[in-house]
Amino acid sequence: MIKIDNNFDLDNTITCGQIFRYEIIDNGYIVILKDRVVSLIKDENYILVESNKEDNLKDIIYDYLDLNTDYNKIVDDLNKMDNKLKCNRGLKMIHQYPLETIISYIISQNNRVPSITKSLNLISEQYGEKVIFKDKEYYLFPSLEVLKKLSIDDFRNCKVGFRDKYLYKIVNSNLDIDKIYNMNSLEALDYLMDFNGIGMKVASCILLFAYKKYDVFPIDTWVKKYMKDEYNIEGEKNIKKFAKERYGNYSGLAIQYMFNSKRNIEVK
DNA sequence: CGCCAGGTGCGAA
DNA sequence: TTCGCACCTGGC
Repeated sequence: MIKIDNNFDLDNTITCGQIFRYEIIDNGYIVILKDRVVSLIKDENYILVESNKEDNLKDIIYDYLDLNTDYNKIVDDLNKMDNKLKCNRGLKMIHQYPLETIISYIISQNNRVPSITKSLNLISEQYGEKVIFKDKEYYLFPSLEVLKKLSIDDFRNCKVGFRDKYLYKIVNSNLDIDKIYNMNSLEALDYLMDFNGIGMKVASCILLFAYKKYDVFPIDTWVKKYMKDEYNIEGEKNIKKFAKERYGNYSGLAIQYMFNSKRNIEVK
């Protein structure tokens, strides 16, 4: 077990829509990383972190929760560029396992969150490694090698619907997950969008949530509403232009703060 | 029942 | 290049 500082917004970070597979427990969450299951429990001054696999846990959780990045500096910079922007300083961009992220967001197209989570759990339960943690069963997301053995029908049986063929194709393609780290954002967008089932929205989510490309961003209804209400800007092209010009390399983060503030206000 | 959801690929103009 | 439509599934 390790302790990490409780100086960020764990609740929003976990629940704001970046990840699909997490469990709410007393005072915290269970999250599933590439190779282990981790509990994050709020104490008075700390967050207690436990896992079925404790080796290197601190480095791994710091990377996962992006705790090494100085968000205060980024937010200060963003506020200088735009004093209207409402930033939640405690919101972290989770650094997710790329393969699960790619599969997750392909499934997410024209789909609902509970249904996406269900499909990801079905894939994991049937083909991923079982982990016992605190007397409960969890399933890691299967590796690319394992996924290559699935047929289109195997995917269909995980309730992914018409996306079955997209998943089958990309898993059996020459997809190079690590190569994407070395690409700039435009190259990476092009690379990802060459795969069937990945368009602009899905590619943007993958790059922001798995590859820490803070200058790309998905535009959804919440962001559109924020831009309309605050700046009277409409249309994806105009939003993109505005964000790029105003926020530069941090436009992805800026958009995420917009999404988060709008969504949190409206939901309450 | 019909409608639609954190989109995308496809064919038609 | 842009536009409209179909698409699995599940919940209302």
